[in-house]
Amino acid sequence: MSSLLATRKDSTTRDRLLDLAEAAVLQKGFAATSIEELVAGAAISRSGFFYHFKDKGQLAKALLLRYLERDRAILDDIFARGDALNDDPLHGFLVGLRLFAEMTASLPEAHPGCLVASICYQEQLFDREIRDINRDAVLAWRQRFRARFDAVAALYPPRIEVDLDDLADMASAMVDGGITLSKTLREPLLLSRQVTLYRAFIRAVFLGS
Amino acid sequence: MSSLLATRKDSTTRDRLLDLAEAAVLQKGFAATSIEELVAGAAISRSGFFYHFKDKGQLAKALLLRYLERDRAILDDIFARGDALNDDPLHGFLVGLRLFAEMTASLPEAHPGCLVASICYQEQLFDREIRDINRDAVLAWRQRFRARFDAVAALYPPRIEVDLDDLADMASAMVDGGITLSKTLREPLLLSRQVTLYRAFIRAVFLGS
DNA sequence: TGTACATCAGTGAACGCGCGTTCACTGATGTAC
DNA sequence: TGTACATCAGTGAACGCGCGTTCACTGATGTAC
Repeated sequence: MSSLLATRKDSTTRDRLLDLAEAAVLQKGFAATSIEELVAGAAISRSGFFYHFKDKGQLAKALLLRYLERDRAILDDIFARGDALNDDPLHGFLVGLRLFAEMTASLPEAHPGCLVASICYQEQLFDREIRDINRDAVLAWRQRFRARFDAVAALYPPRIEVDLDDLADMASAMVDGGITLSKTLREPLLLSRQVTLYRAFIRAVFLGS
Repeated sequence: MSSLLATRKDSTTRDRLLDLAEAAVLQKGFAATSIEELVAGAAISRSGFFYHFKDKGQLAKALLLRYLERDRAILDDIFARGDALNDDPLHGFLVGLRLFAEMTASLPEAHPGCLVASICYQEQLFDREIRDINRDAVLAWRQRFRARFDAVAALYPPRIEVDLDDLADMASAMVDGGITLSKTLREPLLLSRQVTLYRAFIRAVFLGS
C-alpha cells in the first residue's frame, strides 16, 4: 500500500487545468469561464476534463481549497520568519507585516485577485458547501490574528480602544479591499501601501504614536 | 422644447429592470444574470428588454452609472450633515464617519454588495469604457478624501507619519473589504464596525491616542 | 374639433451558437501469480 | 518470464438546453395644423 503522505501525485494536467481556471475566474468570474477554454489551454479534449472533475462544481471546490491552502502556507511562512527575527509577539508581527508588504510590492503587475472575494460576489453560483468553506477560511484568519493580538495586548496594553476581533478582521478587509482597488486602478503598489498603513495603525494601537 | 432638467422621465419598467439586474449581478455576477430572468421579473417579453437597452453591455453601463451616482449622493448627504453639525474639518469628518457607520449598521441584513468590486472581478466581461468609468469613480473618491485630509492636516499636524493619498484609499479599501467580509461571514454589523475602526485610526493620526 | 402622422413601449416568433454533460470506447502502463 | 487483468488518462461524437440578439409588427398616447 502506498503512503498516505503521497498526496503529491504529480498530476500535471489536472494542476494545469486548475492554474488556467484560477486565472480565468479571477479575470471574468466562474460562470464566464468555460470548460472549453480550459481544455483548449491544457491541450486535451472536453471529455478529458470530466475525467479529472466530476462536474464544474467540483472544479470550483478544488480551486478554492488549493487557493486557501496556498494562502495559508504563505502567511505561515511570513509570520514564522517575522517571529524568528524577533521573540516579542508585537515586533514579530510588525516584521511579518513588513515582509508581507515587501512581498506584495515585488509583484510586477497588479495582484491577480482574491478567490474569496470573487466567490463572495458570485455566491449564488455555488452550493452551500463551498460558501461554508469560504466562510470558515475567513473565520480562521480572524482567529489567527485575534490570538496574536491577545498575546500582544498582554504585553502592550492598547493605547487606543479597539475590539481585537475587529482589528483582526481589518487585516482581511485591508488585503481584500487593497487588492480590489489595486486591480481597479491598475496600480500594482497600492496593496503594499495599504498593508504598510495597517502596520502603522497596529503600531499606534499598541505602542502609541 | 422640453427642459434639459427633465432627465427624471419616470420610466418605471426600465428602473425595474435595473433594480432586478443590480440585485442579480451582486448575487451571481454579470455573466450569470440572464436577460430572461430580468424580463420575467419585470413581466415583459424578452424583446421588450431590447427596447430599453441596445444590448447587454448597455445594461452594464447604465447599472454602473446609476450605482455610482447613488453612492455619491449618499456620501454627499452624510458628510454635508457632518459638516453642518461642526465647522471644524476634522470633527465634521469624524461625525460623518459616525453617521456612515450608523447607516450601515441599520441595514437588517448584510450589505448587498459593491458593484465596483463585482465589476473588478469580472473586468474581462466589460469593454474599456466601463472599466474606465469604474476606475475614475475610485480615483474621485481618493481625491475627495485627500482634499479633506489636506484641510485637516493644515489644522492638526499628523501625529503618525502617513501618506494622505493612502489614507484616502484606505477608506475605499475598508468599505470594499468590509462589505466582502460582511457578505462572506453573513455578519451584517461587520461593515459598520470596520468603519468605526477606520474612524479610530483617523482620530489617532490627527489627534493622537 | 377632426384628421394625419410620429413616437412610445412594447409583442412574438425565429436564429444560431456555445455551453455543460454523457457515453461507449481506447491505448499505455502497472500489478498478481 | 509470460499471461491476465486492472487502472490511468484520456478520445470523439452526440445530446438538449438556454442564451443574446434580430426582425417585422402593433396598440396606445402625443402633437401639428
